[in-house]
Amino acid sequence: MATNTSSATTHTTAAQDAWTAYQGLRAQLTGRINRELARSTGLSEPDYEVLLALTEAKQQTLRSLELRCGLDWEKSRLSHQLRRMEERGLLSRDNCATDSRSVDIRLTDAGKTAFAAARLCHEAAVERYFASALSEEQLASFAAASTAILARLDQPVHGAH
Amino acid sequence: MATNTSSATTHTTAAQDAWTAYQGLRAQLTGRINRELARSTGLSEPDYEVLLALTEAKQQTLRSLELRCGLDWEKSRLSHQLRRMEERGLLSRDNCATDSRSVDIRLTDAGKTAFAAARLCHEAAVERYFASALSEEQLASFAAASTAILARLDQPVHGAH
DNA sequence: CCGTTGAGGTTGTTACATCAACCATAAAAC
DNA sequence: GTTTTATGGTTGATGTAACAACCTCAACGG
Repeated sequence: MATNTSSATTHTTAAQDAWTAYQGLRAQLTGRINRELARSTGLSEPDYEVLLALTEAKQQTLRSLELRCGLDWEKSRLSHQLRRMEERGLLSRDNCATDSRSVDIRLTDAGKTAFAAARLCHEAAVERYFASALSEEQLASFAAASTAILARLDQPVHGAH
Repeated sequence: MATNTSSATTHTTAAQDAWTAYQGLRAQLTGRINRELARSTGLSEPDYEVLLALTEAKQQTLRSLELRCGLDWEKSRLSHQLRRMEERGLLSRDNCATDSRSVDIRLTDAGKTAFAAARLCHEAAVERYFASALSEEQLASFAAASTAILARLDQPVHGAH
């Protein structure tokens, strides 16, 4: 729907259409997937990201800093999130042996169990709502476009000084 | 690439790359634009959306319900948002004459002024971080892909039954 | 009328994200 | 070896998003 017949202004219709479509996507897609995940498994998207990173780590354990860099989160955000997840028994926080400022984050058995179920649910939802809606060509160009935007974002400021 | 249909393991490449790229985009792009908007104008993205809708409305006035449908927000979210914006003087809430359950939302002069500045800032940011990173073809295919996903989302339950 | 049903909005609660201030420890300067 | 300085993490405050419960009023059906 929203086939946008409103080309009243002559400039940048393609850019505006793309932005509008993207805004719609952002508002709808992630919400849908996360709602399914939460309802089925009781895990939020941040929960899922943390558990995924820990699952793929050696011994299911990471320093807080490694987790932070991998997720690209602010440290206070991670700290709050880890506290909540520890309270729910999904992971444990122990003092690090080699650097007493640091903390080792370890997946608990409950965390492993919860994530195993969540992974199935999440991947099915991504397949259903995202991947299956696009052809192979669309997937490739979508990825290319996203990557191009991200590359530009990471670019240092091109301006003066 | 991705012409391989060997098994469940290989159909992941294109789809996973696209999903990963999209996740990165979602995490970075909107945050960047909104941070610029907030720093320059003191308006958040939800503020901006509300003001945009009101600006384009007749008499700069909308019923709460119209706003809600246009933005596709939950009613409690809109209610909280409107209360905060009213406290800041960006809009006013008055009882509706024809239906006393309803509320008329009207843009104030301060709201008009704030939005005029914000619009420039926002459009510049979208151009800089989004549109200028993509070619015309990329813009078109990006929009098409987003629209395809959205269409699938709005679909009732697909297929069987 | 009267009771029921449903729509439009508000409020409270919880979870999350961001910011600033802070604490403890490690690393560097001297 | 003591003083800085920087780093890793925590805490508290504030604003926001999602959900559920609720209140008011409109629309009907007797």
